[in-house]
Amino acid sequence: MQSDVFRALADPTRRAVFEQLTRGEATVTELTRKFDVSQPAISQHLAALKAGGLVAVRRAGRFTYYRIKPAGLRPLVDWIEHYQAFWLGRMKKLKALLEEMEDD
Amino acid sequence: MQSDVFRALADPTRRAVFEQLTRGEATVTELTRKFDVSQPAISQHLAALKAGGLVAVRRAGRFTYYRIKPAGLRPLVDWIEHYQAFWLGRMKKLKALLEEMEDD
DNA sequence: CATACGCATAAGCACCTGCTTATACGTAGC
DNA sequence: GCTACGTATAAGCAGGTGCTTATGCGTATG
Repeated sequence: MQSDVFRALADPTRRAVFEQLTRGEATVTELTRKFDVSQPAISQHLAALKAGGLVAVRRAGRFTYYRIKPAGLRPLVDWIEHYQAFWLGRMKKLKALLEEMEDD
Repeated sequence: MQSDVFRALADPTRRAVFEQLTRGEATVTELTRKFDVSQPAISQHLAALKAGGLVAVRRAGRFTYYRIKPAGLRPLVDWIEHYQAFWLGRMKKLKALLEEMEDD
């Protein structure tokens, strides 16, 4: 759902987690160490980001690695494009970029 | 506050009101007619959009006209840019565009 | 195997949000 | 100057959200 992207990004802590993940893959415990909230809180934020299509998961033994899914931002770019017809040309380029990344 | 843009856009009804305004200036009563919520609800949504810097107001007698403030989307674009360093060049162009519009 | 670890999920709580109805306040128009 | 209109604001309510602690379940490790 497109709506989930907006919801996912509405929370500042969640945006901060997203930012942290741009620096590279991380496990839940690693993320928990960097933020001043409990591990369940982090897990819940990650679930929201995942619902928004903004992160991907990789399980390795008892560790769960989360990583950014850049293509998840596409709905956002699409949305801006939709209401800013005059940006269309430039936005098309962004979309093309996002498509390239879609297999990350 | 940058955070207010995200909050403002998190609600689907609010995004729909924003969309409606892209078709042109409208009064509160006009907007109320297009959506299935009460006039106060519309006023509250408009207040949230205004807090997010997404709309501007023009008072004319007993009417209040709301209109899109395209530059209000800049924090969003900035945010995407910030976490997508590789888009920097393209985003810079968007920012320039938005700056041009800032006196709309 | 037994214990510890990594994570998700459940339950509960305070607060926030989006809606409603009621109302107040300014402007318009007879 | 009344009366009606346009809008904002207040108050109240149901449901959502973000957090916590408690717990369960799989996996690693001695």
